[in-house]
Amino acid sequence: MPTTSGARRAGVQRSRQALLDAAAAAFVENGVQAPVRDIAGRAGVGVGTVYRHFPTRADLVGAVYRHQVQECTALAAALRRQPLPPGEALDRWIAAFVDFLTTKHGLGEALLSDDPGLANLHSLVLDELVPACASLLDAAQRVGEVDARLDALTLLRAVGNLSLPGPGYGRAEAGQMVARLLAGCRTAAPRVD
Amino acid sequence: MPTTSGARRAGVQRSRQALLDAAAAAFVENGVQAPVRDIAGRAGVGVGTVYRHFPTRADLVGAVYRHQVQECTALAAALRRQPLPPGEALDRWIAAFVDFLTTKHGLGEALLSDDPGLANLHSLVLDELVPACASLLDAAQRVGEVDARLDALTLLRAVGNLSLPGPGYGRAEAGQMVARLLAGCRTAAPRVD
Amino acid sequence: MPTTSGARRAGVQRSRQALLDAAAAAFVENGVQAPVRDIAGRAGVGVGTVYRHFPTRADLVGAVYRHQVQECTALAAALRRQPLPPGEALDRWIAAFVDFLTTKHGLGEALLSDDPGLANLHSLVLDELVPACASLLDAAQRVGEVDARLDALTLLRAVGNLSLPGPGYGRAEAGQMVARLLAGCRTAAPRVD
Amino acid sequence: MPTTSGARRAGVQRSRQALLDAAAAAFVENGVQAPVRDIAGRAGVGVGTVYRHFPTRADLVGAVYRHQVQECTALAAALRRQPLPPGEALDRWIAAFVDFLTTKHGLGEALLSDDPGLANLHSLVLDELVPACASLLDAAQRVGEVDARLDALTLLRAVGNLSLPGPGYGRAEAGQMVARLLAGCRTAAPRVD
DNA sequence: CATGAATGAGCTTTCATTCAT
DNA sequence: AATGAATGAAAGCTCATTCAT
Repeated sequence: MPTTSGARRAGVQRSRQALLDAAAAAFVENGVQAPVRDIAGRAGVGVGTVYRHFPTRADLVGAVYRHQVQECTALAAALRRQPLPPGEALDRWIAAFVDFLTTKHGLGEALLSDDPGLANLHSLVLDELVPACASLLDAAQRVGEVDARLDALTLLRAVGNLSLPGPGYGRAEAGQMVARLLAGCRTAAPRVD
Repeated sequence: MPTTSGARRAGVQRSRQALLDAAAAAFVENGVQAPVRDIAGRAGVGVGTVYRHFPTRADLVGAVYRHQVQECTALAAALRRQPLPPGEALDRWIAAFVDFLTTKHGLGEALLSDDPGLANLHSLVLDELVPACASLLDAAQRVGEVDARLDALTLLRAVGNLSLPGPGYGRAEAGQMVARLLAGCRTAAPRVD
Repeated sequence: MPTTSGARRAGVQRSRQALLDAAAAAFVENGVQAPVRDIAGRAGVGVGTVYRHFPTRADLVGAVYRHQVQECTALAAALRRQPLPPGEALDRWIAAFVDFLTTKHGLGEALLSDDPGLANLHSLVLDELVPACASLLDAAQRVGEVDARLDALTLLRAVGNLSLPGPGYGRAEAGQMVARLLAGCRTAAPRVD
Repeated sequence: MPTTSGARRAGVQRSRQALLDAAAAAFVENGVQAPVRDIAGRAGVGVGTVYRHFPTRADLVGAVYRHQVQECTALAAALRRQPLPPGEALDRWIAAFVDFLTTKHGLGEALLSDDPGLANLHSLVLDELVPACASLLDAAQRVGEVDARLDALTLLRAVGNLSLPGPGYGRAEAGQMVARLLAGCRTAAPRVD
């Protein structure tokens, strides 16, 4: 019996990717609690296949958002390398983050959930996004553009929360509120005790 | 005429109150989707009793939060009657609202949920809280303390979102972020386009 | 403390009668399985009162139909006393019975049910209706108008069954089919082995 | 293409059949309202399996009786092809029908029920049994052996009703009464107005 | 006696998860 | 590896029945 053939491996990868796409779509529509059957169905595979690739729902959620989280991280690095005022760089990154959250809104919900099964997602954020945000935030704080008493985790969480959609409160409103929040974080802003 | 005795009525009220307390606790711990059995258990009654008092989950959720929502409304009225600068009155009211949300945090989640069964809760907010907030907001806008382009529903929603707790993000952080958001709503604040 | 007053007794009787009427109505509409609450509600009393008067559903069912069953018995006696050909008397009695069943159709269902809780109803039929029917049947058989191999219980049951209504099968059809059955019971009828 | 294996399919069929058998038995003992758990238990499967195969109770009831109803239809066709006097063919078919009903007596009850969930069963009867009966009935009426004023639906319903068993009224009695009913449907029978 | 609140068993239904094929 | 049938634990909801007032 030959070792796993390339064709086989390719098929496996295809299944995996189909699953990730299906899950991403399902999460957007029904939240991260979307029924496993639904995800399997969208991907055109059996439920067993879902469990083979992602033993727990958390694994699936993590995999779905890892790539996109990493894009955010990469964007932060890119912005740092550009000749921008640090405050401006932070603003742009936050704006991109909001865009991201309000577009794939499953993530916002997932980040919010205190489901212990999503711990790995939270770690992902802590390990990737918080440092990315912190690097931009620190720079802005060092040049005095942003209040030094602000920490990246709090800011990230606040922005994430503001990005949760609701009736009469969509992308536009979230963007505006986040902009106001950032305005309130400027050093020159009215006192916040 | 079959008269329901006072003692009977008292017992009924006690049950009802026990249920409301139990539900409030369950909502805080498990969200508004807490199993009816769980709520019944906490209240020391059978499931049937829950359904007798609150035929639908929405009735229960509504009852749990109605009183507290009305307190917020009343506070707004009280603040309007005080000789305060309008911006200050708004600040205080919002601070109280945040306190309220972060203390009984089930409500934040409930307000967020797009569960159609919670429509009455949303109406409650729209009918009570939005006008209450609007009255204070309008006053502050009229004297030029707050950006005229802000509407009560958006503000309320944003504050509600910012009040959702999470790991490493509690009352203190929510309060701080809300304060910054309000700072960003001042007329003198850095431009928000 | 005086013994039960006349007024009290009268009230009790009123409750009891209201219950019987309510139950009869409920049985017609929803069958003998009608919810106890429904019956209590129609009678304008509490469920406890139902249980006080009729500890089991069978007691209630029995009470509801006892009077009407006795009317049938009485009719048989009356017909026996009239100068009618025995076969004719039997026909008339059966026709009246069908009328009765198709009008208060809850009874048909009740008679059919093999619910052991309705045993007393079955006894009632056995004790009252079967003898009543038998007296008329015997007479007709003695004068040779009806096949001697027919027994009252079987005939009664058959007539009861034929009187069960259904879609496209009502009083008219039941009456016609019972008439044909009786025709098939005549001595002169085509052989039935 | 993911091919469901033959062995798999065979297992599924076995489950399905076990379920049909279990349901048939449960229906005979407890009527078509038999608890799903009971049926699942008899079949040695979990409740979920029942719902997988038969999403609604009506589906199950329909499946249980469909085969047997079709047997009746087939018998009618067979009898039509035989060189029998039309009245005789009708008699035989009716006798077989009675046998069928009194043997699998759950059906009788099911046919009687006005539960709207059983609409498909009623349609089945209307679509299959009524035409089958009508074909034999028409033939008998055309040659003048049976009263022309009889329609198939009424006859079928009457026979069905007569076949409902009860205490002291079983197969034998039902058969005898049906025979008398048919006798009463003969053209030569005593007048039925 | 009457009341109706409370109880809790029992039913339906949904899904996450396992596992034989 | 992939499949999807089977499982069974929840959970919602309904009612018959009891019992304190």
